[in-house]
Amino acid sequence: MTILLHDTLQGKKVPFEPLEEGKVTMYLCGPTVYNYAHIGNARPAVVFDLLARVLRRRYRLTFARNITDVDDKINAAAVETGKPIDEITARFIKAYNDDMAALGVQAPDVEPRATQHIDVMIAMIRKLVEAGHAYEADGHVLFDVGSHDAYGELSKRDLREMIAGSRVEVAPYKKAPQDFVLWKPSTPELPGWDSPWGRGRPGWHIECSAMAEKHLGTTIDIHCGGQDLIFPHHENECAQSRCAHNGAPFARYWLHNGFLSIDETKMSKSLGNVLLVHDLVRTIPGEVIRLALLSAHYRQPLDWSGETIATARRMLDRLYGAVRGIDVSAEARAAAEIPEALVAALEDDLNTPKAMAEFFALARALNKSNDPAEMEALAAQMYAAGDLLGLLGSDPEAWFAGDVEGDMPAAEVEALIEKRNAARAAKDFATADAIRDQLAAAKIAIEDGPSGTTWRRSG
RNA sequence: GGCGCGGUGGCAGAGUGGUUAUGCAGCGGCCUGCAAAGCCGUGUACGCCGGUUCGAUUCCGACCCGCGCCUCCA
Repeated sequence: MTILLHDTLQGKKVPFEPLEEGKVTMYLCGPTVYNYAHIGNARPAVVFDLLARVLRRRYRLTFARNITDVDDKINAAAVETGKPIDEITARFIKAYNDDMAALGVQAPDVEPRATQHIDVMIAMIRKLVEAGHAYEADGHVLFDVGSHDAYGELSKRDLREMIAGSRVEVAPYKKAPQDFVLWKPSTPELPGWDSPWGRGRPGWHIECSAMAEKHLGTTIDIHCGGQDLIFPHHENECAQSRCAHNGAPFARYWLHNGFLSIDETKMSKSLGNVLLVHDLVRTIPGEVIRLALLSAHYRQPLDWSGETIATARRMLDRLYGAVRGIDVSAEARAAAEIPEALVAALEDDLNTPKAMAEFFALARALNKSNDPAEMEALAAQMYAAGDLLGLLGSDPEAWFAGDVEGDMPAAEVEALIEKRNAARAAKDFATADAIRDQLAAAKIAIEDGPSGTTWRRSG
C-alpha cells in the first residue's frame, strides 16, 4: 500500500510518490511572530506534525517550517509597544515553540527565519526581473502575473475574472491589479536591507519561496498549510518559484487543512473570541487539545467548543484507563508493533478519526483481557500507537493525578481517600460516602478496585 | 457574482452500492457495601426531489441550507 494524499492542485486523493526514492521534502508555512499563536494556528502545526511522523516511518524526511520575522504587522507591534523588533520576534518565536511543544508538536528539521534569507530572496527577485517576470516601479518590485500562464491553477481562479472582480483600490504603479509585491522600500525607521532596488524589505510571498529553495531545493514534495493560504499566498509562491526555476514544478503535492471555528462562529479579533494556545494550555492538558484537533479529518471544518474539549478529555481518560496499572517492560515496548489498520488509516490521507477507532479497539481488547502477558503486549502496542499519534505520552498515574490551576492538591486527595477507607473498613458508609461527595465536588472520581482505591480528575 | 468545501443516529465524527464505524451521552445487565471504572447487551442515522440500479446514505442531475476564499487571516 502506498500512502494516499489529497492534492489541492489535482483536487483529489492520489498515491504519494516522492521525487527521490526514499527521501521526502516538506514545507509548512509557519507563524508570523508578532503575537501568540491561536488555536486556529495550532491546527496545521498539529496535523502536519502528524503527517511528518507518518512519513518518517517510511522515508528520510526533511521538514521545514519557517518563521516570518519581517512583516508589517511586526513593525506595527513594535510601534504600538515601543519595543525593539528583535525583542518582539524573539519572544514570540519562543512562545510559539513552547506552545506547540505543549501540544506534542515535534520540532521540524529546519526552522528558517526570513531575516536570515534576505540574500536568497534578493537573488530570486533578481532572477525574476531578468527573466521578465517582475518589474520595478516606484521603488517597488512587482511580480508580473500576466507573464505566467499557469497563474490561478492552484486556486482554480481565472485571471480575467479576478481582474473584473477586483474590488480593491489598485496602487497606481501596478501594471495589473493582481500583480503583487516582491520587494518594497523601507523608511529609515523600518527594517531594511540594501538591494539593487534600494534599501527595502521583502514581500510576504517571496520569503517562503526563497526559504523552500534554500533548504529543500527547486522542487519540493509536499507543501502544506491552512486552506486560506491557497490564495493568494500559495498561488503566488508557486508562480514565483516556477518562474525563477525555468518552469520547474514547485510542489508535487499541496495539502491544506480546513478551518477551525469557535462555537460555530469565525474566530476574529472584532468578535473577541480568539483563543490563544498560550492561555488554553494553562487549564487544558496539551494532549487534550491535540486530540481535539485530530478528532476530525484534517480537511474538514472543525468547531471548537467546551464540548469538543470535554469529549477529547474523556477519550484520553479511556485510553489512559486501559493502560493504567500495567507494567510494560522495555523489551515488550521494543517488540510492540502498531496495529496495521491504524497505520493504514493514517496513511490514507491522514484519516485520524479512523485511526482513533482502531486505537479504541486496542483499548477494548486490553480492558477485556486478563492474561498478564497479553495485557502487557497490548499495552505496549497502545504506547507504540500513542508515540505515532503524539498521545499517551504521560505516565497514566501522572495523567489522572495531573492538576491545573485551582485543583485540589494530590496529597489532600490521598489523605481524604485514606480517611474514607478507614470509614469503609469500619462499615461507616455514611462517612465514606460523604467523603466521596466531597471529592466529587472537587472533580475527583474514585474507584474501589480489588487492589485498593484509585482516583482521577474528571475535568 | 466567481471559485472551493460541507449537510450522517441526542452530540462529535469516519465510512460504504446490499452486512458493526468509533468516542461521548442514554437505557438494561454483570461487578460493587453503594458507586465509579470495566465488560456484555441496546439506536430501523445518512438535507430535499428526481434518475441509474434487483437494490443508494454511498453513483448522476436539479434544489434547499451552512461555511470558507476572492491581495498579505492557519
